[in-house]
Amino acid sequence: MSPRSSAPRATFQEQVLDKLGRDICTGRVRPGQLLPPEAELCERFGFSRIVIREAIKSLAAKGLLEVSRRVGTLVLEPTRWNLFDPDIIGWRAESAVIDPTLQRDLMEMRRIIEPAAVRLAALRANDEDRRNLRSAYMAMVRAVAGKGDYVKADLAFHTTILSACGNQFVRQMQDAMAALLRVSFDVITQKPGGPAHSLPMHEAVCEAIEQGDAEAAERAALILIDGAEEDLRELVPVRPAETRIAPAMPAPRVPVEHS
Amino acid sequence: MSPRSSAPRATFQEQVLDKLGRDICTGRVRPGQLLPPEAELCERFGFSRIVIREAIKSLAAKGLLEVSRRVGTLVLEPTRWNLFDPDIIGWRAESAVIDPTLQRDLMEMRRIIEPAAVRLAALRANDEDRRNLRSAYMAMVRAVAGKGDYVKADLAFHTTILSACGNQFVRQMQDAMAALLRVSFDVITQKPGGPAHSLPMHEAVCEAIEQGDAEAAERAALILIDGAEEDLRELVPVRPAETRIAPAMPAPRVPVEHS
DNA sequence: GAATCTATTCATCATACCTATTATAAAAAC
DNA sequence: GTTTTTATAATAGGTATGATGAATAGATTC
Repeated sequence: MSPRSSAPRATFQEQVLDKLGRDICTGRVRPGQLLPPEAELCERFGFSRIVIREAIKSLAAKGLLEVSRRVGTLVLEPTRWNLFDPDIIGWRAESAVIDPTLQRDLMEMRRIIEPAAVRLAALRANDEDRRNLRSAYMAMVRAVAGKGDYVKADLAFHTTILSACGNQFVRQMQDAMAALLRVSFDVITQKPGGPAHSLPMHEAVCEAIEQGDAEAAERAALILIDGAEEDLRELVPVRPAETRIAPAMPAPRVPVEHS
Repeated sequence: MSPRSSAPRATFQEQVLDKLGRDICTGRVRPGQLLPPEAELCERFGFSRIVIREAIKSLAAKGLLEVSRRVGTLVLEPTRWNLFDPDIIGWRAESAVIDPTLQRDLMEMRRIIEPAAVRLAALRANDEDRRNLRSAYMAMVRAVAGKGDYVKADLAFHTTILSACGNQFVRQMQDAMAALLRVSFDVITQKPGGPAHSLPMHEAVCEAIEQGDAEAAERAALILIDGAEEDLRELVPVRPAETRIAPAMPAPRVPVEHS
């Protein structure tokens, strides 16, 4: 069942954390700006100082903020953010469809990581991994034909590969990617015949891993990505992307309105 | 004596953060264990609740801990850690020389990321990037011949490539790697003739980027890595690595001694 | 086995006071 | 007169305490 069905009220800290994190990651408050002083934030949010402080501590730990005495709380540039932090990824996911630079960086990363992950999986998968992978694939087939959740099956497929690849860093990078790409996945899934179209390539990956053929696995993964990107291009018109991340500039104190 | 002996005293929170973070990342307290309750930590560290709480908040934000009411503060498995967090990397760096799994995962990641980064740099570098790269290379040459800090020059070389590659994720991954690999770098640097040996390959990378030849750049980067790993193998005997990260098990409450 | 109670532990609040940092002004040096 | 140095004050975060609220694992009861 859904993680928060009966709305187990989030703590105040979590509310503030989420609001501020989202504001920063979506660009509503920009790098180089100072957040209002604690006292003012307390007033605006209507919570005590502890709540504000601990929320800010969390954001600072994720690299979004830097607090210094007498100066205040500075919003850092995206370069300093922990881009692989699950929360940050969640906050950015919304704007991921819009931000062309993020889009491009994501796709590039995918082409780097995913084939490598599949390659490692082919080298390392044990018997259990192979069985799991095959059954995940069969679930995808069923989803396409009769009934069943395709997205869920697809997710299981990739999760299995990740656990088989056995590299902690690869795993984390791909986790992050998957979360950011989920929006795109949803788009593709809704394309009529989209899932059916990518099925044979999934099988190619599956077989290559089963046979421990690293090269073939890597090739298959690349083809899979090609297909996905093509599908995406058909559905979402792509705007030209800037080459660099926009730099941050001034540092005036700036309001943080909250609902 | 004076309270400020030119050592900019870290805040209490930072001290606690560092102690606990290090304890977790080096395995002195293990995943699945519970930290002592706030009250007890206050007593042990000799600080007030606020200090302990905010330090724990930071650690939780980095994925090291999960705190829940009535149950306490749980140390999470490495899978949940933000492996690319600069602090976590710093804490792990010590054990990086010892932990064979971490060693292996690092090397694998390097082979995946670094050639890709160099490749992107070759495609995207602008004139300024190329000039910077060349001068960084020349600094390395000077360091090998006459005098100069080789490590510093080498760092500048790689930093330039990173800023030229223009991908936020690649940048962050490689930042993390570099920090973890620094220990190894230091080892290699001390090998007589080590730096001189790797110089021609650095030049190959430099030239390929200057000419915008992505394929050549990627090849050169791979050769560079081969060389580095070989140097490393000569100096540090490698123990066989386990294939998987050791799983976490029980959950008793466990002491955290502090100095 | 389900409902209830209870002790534990974190979450929050309010109110202080301490301390590092910066800006400003005053004093000293040139 | 201009520059450098030094004192001072104002700001905003850092820390300490004590009290209360809220969630829940686990024992108790029915």
